Amino acid sequence: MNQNFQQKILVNYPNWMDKLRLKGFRITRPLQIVSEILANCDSILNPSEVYLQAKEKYPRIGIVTVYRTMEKLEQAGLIDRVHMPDGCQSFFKASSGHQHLLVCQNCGKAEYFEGDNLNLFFKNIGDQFGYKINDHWLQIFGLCKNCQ
Amino acid sequence: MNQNFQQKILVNYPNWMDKLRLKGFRITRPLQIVSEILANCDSILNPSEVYLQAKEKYPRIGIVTVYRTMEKLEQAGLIDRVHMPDGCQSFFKASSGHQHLLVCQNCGKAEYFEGDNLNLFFKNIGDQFGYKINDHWLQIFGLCKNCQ
DNA sequence: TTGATTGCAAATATTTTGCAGGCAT
DNA sequence: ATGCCTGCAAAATATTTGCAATCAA
Repeated sequence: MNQNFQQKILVNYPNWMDKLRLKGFRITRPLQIVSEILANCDSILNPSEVYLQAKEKYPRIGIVTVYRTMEKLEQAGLIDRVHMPDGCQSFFKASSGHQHLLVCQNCGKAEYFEGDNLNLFFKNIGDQFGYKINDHWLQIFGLCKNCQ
Repeated sequence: MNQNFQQKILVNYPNWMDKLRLKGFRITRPLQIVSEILANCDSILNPSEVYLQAKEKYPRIGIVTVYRTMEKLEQAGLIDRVHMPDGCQSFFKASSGHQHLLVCQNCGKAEYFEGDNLNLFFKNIGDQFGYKINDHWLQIFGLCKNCQ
């Protein structure tokens, strides 16, 4: 909730609406609310958490709409499901490119990091076992500065 | 279901019973059945799949027991939860050491691979973002030889 | 105006809990 | 004999679907 936070709203959010429009989705109030929350949060969020936050801005929203909206955001490539040791109900805004994530086990704060040079390594592992590689996940868990 | 398969029963299974005994669990028939299935399968399995296989050998088993038994196996470090893009209900026998997994998206066949040299890389990422790293996941998805 | 989207209620699916009886130790 | 483990039923969670009303385009 700092300067960066405000900035991200201005930069990312209109972009999200464009992509959603392009996908043929209608820009409704619930969709805007849910998008805002996810576009501007630097931690992973599950549907109930999004629902609770959304209710504050738009009390008549239902959790079903949150589920359906998050599905659309995922389809549009705007958010990704994040897998944690104890579950995988949470989502985080997608990065353009890699999906290498560093997540705080306590508060859920997340950051993307670079790991381009790993692609060759993955291909090699695939060859070694006779697999045709389609995708990979690299995720690191720990405690962020605030939670240590 | 080849030569290796039979061999793994002989090598791993007694070891599993020892570890379970050591943890203070009682060696019951349902626990043996569920252990056998998981110890000897080279694909990831979810509780319902284990349940179906278990029922063939021991019809009176209930799915609740499968859940509870798999929880024990996880506690004993004998199986690990495996996360896939579409869910994380499946488990796979644990490796001694790393948890770097290569999984077939079609049939669930899985293999562990080496990636020791990555630990330093992970530590560096942690330092860079101010996180204290506790754990990591590296998983590769693709199609195995049979499923290509 | 048109049909995609919403919110409610209900249905599914998945996992957990309570409890009396059974079985490993 | 003790008390952990089992299987059933029921409860708790999480997610999806049906449908009439609403609202973006």
